Amino acid sequence: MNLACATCPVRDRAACSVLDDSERENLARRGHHRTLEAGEVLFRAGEKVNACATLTTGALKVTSIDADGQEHILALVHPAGFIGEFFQPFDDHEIVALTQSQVCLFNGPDIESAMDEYPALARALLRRVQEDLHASRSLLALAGKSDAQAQVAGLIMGFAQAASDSPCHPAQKFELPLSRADCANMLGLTIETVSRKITALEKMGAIVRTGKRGIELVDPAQLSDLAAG
Amino acid sequence: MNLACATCPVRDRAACSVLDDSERENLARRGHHRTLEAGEVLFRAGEKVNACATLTTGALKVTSIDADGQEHILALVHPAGFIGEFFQPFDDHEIVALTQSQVCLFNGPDIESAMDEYPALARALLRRVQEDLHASRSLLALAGKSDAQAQVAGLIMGFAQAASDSPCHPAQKFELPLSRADCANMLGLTIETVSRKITALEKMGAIVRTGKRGIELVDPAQLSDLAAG
DNA sequence: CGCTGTTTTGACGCGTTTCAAGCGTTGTGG
DNA sequence: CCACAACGCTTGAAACGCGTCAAAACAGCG
Repeated sequence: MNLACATCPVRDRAACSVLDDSERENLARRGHHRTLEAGEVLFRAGEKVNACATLTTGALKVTSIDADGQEHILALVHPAGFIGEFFQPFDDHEIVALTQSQVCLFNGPDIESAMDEYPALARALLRRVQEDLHASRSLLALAGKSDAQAQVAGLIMGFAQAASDSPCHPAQKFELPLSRADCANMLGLTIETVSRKITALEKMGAIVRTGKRGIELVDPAQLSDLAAG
Repeated sequence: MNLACATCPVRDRAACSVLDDSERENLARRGHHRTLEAGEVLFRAGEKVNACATLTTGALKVTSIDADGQEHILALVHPAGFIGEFFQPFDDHEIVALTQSQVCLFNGPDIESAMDEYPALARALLRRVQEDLHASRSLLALAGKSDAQAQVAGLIMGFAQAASDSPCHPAQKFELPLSRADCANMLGLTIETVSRKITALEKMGAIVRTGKRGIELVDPAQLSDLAAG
């Protein structure tokens, strides 16, 4: 399917937003859309894919498959996020759709030539990757905590920030984008511990659960305190 | 101190190696050397530094200071490594020298203008940051394991790889670059647990300790198995 | 030699994992 | 239409592993 940048929901946030209309159209001719169902794999571990993508709608997860077959979530990708490693192909990472998602796919060489043609694109990608690096390190700091209560509180705060429109204030009411299994996976805990810690947070009045995945922040300050502790 | 690229030990590995001699000299005029003693801080958390650096000799660590004052190691920087976030300044990261080190310092705006002038530099930095991202995610996968024995084994394997000249084979004999406290910090464990697990590795015949920091790999295969499992 | 900082080792308690059961929802087929 | 399986989430009880506290061995250095 051809790209329709004019109606793209992330047209002014994605990396390609630094291009003007004609440049963007030139790039668009080399890429194409793809729709992923929930659970579908975009890039599989072990494949030597040399391709990259921008997420336009939905959500993805980046996972690594350990030598013992255990899966571990390394990052989440939100709309306007970029996926792709140019210089060493995806060898041990797997990209999986969390919900139905749409991506803008490009071949590696096409993006590389586009970077040569439009230096602003290289800088935009540099910015994106640095943001990813920052997010990865934040998650590392979270997963490294020895207190499970703090980890779960921090994860919920992170999701609240991501769900919010404004960058500084967390959303008061939102849906967890991950199952308990995926939450546990991100933090290196078990499903049961995550479940217990969430109920504990509810019992101490920091949050209220609505439905299976719904979270309402009742006392964000208390949640932050617990995340620090 | 002025830069002396001609004698730089990382002149053909660092990001600036993509420049030719005249371009490099032009860039060198805008930067300067700095020597750091072990434990000295390059960029402090909370400072809004807009600067970046390439490490020429020594080793650095990147740490975050949590809300509760706990320090957490996010990454190690080896020679030819690059430190710097262009678009959002170092707000919560701290860069500390592990040993006596030398860096090549630049102001943020100088590097940004150099990227405009030399598009190849932007691509080289993109490559570096993607490598950092990969390293960060590898560490995340390691820290996320629930088995302390596997974490310590994996960490030692990682150090063995880094200490080796060849990229694929680990060094048989090397010195741990970190104290027990720093090792524990990277993995989210305690000093005592790390110490115990290392002695356990020695007792089961995977490694031999020589001195305080020295490690000799006796059975790398067993070590890999333990790291997986 | 006596100091300080790092590492090792021991004993104990707590927190997380493990194993197991129960519940609500969803989807499928008789 | 209902029974039944499948799935995700919660909750409980017991076992193990790591953290905590404490002390001792060791090396570096004034």
